[in-house]
Amino acid sequence: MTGDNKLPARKRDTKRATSYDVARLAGVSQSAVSRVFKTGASASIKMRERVLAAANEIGYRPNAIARGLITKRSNMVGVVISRMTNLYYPELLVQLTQSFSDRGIRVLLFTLEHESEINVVLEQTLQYQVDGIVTAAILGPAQLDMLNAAGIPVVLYNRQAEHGRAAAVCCDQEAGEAWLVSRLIESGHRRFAIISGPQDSTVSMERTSGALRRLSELGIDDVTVISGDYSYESGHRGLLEIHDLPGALPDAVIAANDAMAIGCIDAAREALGAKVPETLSVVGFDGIGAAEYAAYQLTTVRQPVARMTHATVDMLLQRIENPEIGHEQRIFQGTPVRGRSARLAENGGA
Amino acid sequence: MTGDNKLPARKRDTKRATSYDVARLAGVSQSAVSRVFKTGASASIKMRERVLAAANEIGYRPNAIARGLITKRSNMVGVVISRMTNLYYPELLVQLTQSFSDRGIRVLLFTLEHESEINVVLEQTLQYQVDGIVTAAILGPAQLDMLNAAGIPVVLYNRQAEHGRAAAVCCDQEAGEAWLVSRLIESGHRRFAIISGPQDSTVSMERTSGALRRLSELGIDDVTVISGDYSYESGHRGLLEIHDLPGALPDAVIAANDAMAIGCIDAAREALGAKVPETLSVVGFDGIGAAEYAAYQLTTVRQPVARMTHATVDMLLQRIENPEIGHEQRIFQGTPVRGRSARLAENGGA
DNA sequence: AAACTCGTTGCAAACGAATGCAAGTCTAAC
DNA sequence: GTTAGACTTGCATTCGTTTGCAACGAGTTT
Repeated sequence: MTGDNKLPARKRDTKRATSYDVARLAGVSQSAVSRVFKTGASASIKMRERVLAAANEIGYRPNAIARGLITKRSNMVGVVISRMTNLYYPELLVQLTQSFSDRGIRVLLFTLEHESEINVVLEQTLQYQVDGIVTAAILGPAQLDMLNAAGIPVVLYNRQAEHGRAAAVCCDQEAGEAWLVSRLIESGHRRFAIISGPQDSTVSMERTSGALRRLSELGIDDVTVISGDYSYESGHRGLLEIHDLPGALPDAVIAANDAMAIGCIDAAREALGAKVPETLSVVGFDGIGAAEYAAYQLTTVRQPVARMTHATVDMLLQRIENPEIGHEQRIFQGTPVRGRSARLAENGGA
Repeated sequence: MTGDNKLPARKRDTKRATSYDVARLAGVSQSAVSRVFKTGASASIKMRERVLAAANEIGYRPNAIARGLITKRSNMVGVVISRMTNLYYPELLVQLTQSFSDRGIRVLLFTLEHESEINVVLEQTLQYQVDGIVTAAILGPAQLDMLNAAGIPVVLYNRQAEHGRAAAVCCDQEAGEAWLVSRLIESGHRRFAIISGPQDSTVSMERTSGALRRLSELGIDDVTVISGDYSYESGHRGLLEIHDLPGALPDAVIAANDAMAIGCIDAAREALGAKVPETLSVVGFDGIGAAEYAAYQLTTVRQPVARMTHATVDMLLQRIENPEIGHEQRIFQGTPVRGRSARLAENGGA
């Protein structure tokens, strides 16, 4: 009944050298060693040399865990991404990590298989005393309250919190879709279909509603919307579904992300024998690597990942420094990519 | 001169609740609280209830950092990935994290922009007292010695250490290439070109030499080898380079990974107007998502990422438990994917 | 009723580093 | 030669846990 599944604490065979060991060897006090390893602390040249020599001799490395215990700063941040998101932005994670690393901060990574795991994951994050959290997963008000109560700064990536209850860095999904729709309309497209992302993705909702709004503004209200799940396959399947509907095939398909747009193009060419962009225009969103492949040359809106990650890091670090700071939202405009998967008029704007 | 660039230790505004706070509220000793939060420790039902109630009331969470200090187990592992690698295996990272997470282990992520950063990164990893390290970056003997001296178990992912000096999980690159070459030869291909990966990639070396060896065994020794860098663009460029060489275009191009193979196919179709696979066969390696896109349907060898990550996690955890364990190497066979980017005979083996 | 379990609980000493304070050293200025 | 001042250094405490040890109490056995 008391079966303990946790690993027992086990004495390391090779004992790690501590600051005391170094101190003894160098004939100085432990505090001296500590100061030598702390940038900007007062220590004489002679002292520094002796300590460093001793440290080097026995392979001493300051224990960041012990340091964190007393300084109350772990210099770690939690990064939470849902599995799905990650597949579309491997770039994001790498850049984020790099960027934090440059600022002397380590990244503790958490992935969500299902959005429901968020509570467990946040709990774990807090146990590890992270200084802050970046999340590209959905956070409800309950979770935000909990983090606020715990005094942990958070920055949402491409998620907005209701009523500005958290700092956030986003790409302007609606504006991006508006650009795409405007170009398509001015180039003569009239029959539209949309393949949305998963129901619970706020990004997908913003993209879809952004596209619908602009279409409506330009006089088009009768739009087929079917739903996908951000995957290549679902884009492929999506177009076939649209094809099976009564009525003519649309002029243009707006996919909620690039992966689906690519699936859509392949379906058009291989399964339906349609020509892209001659008979069907397809647009995506994100600007992933594959969007530039010669076979696709997707018309899309590229998220400025580099600028967004920098903003995220800056914002989080700022909030760690000064927790009182207000909840800022930074919204970035995507970069329009004309590509060749949509039949666009030469004079196309922006 | 003493400009301190490190952030000062700053008192958290909201003090975190400690086990003492809980103890006081519940009217028990601090050790009792500790025991309640430790699975398998002796504590009566009554005690447990009171403590949990108190803990819940003030939002207490055990401090994993403090725990790690005394147990000498941080329950964190370091995962080191070079930027490049990561772009081709976003899947790897996600699965690895998930897998560790299921075992109650957290992942501290490090990315390498340049291979030269490895020393700094390892140093940091050690400071954070990780229980073990998984690396998909190149580790020299010096680094391995250092880790051994520090008593930190390591598992190399798709890297082999000379003389079996470290545990490793690999995909059998040579066998994979041998399969590809055998199929190509038996299907009548005779003029081969290889686009290799970066010079310093051991994986690329193994793939290239594996292909060359098998070609040689089958009587073909005159093979053009040009080098790429694993990117789509370099595959594209690679084929154009091959095209510019004197002599006839090859029958078959063997790219050291899928991304380059895809670039190669696009170059063949768009730039050279060649037909794949009718006039040119192209094969890759890895089995990335894009390889399955209808436009490519790459003939390739898929790495069994799921099995490899599981093996990696198992092996590392085992070594953490028992550091004395010998250096095991687990080599996985890739899954042949016939695809349609190569002209293969119907009866093709395996 | 005494002796002997056994499961529960508290006490206090770790773990490895940071840091306020006071004592010490050295230089420079008077 | 004395003293103020700046700079170094050591002492001892602190961070929030875990855990060996001993004490305690409630049953059980004889």
